[in-house]
Amino acid sequence: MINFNLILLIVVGTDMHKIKLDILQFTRSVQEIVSAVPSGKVTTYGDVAALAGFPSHARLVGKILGCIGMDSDIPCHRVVNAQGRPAPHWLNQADLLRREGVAIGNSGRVDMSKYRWQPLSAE
DNA sequence: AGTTTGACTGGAG
DNA sequence: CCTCCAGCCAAAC
Repeated sequence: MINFNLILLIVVGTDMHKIKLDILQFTRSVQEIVSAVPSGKVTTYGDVAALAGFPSHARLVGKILGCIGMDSDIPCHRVVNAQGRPAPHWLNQADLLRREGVAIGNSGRVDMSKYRWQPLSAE
């Protein structure tokens, strides 16, 4: 993931640390939320942002997930865009999802009405 | 300090 | 189906 901890260390003691702290917290929320998405379901950048308390920060979620990388414990591949499309430049994502039982037709889109994770009804 | 850049979104052609 | 666009907002130039 982004080394926000390092940034925090560098920035501690300055007037910047408040802002960086918020982003650190947002990052933690994102990790927590994405980790909660069960296998066989997907969520969207916008949903994650909203659950983290910042509905207008979908793009920031994308950036954070990209920095986390697919080699982490966090199942970033279960996050697709609101149209059900996997990330364009991440070829393995569709296969990872299919492996979990998420169907992706020749349209290249996930059927969101079927596979979208509903945290409220699920837990 | 101003501009560009996205793993975004929803709507309009 | 596609592309384009405005709105979005932190980060990176």
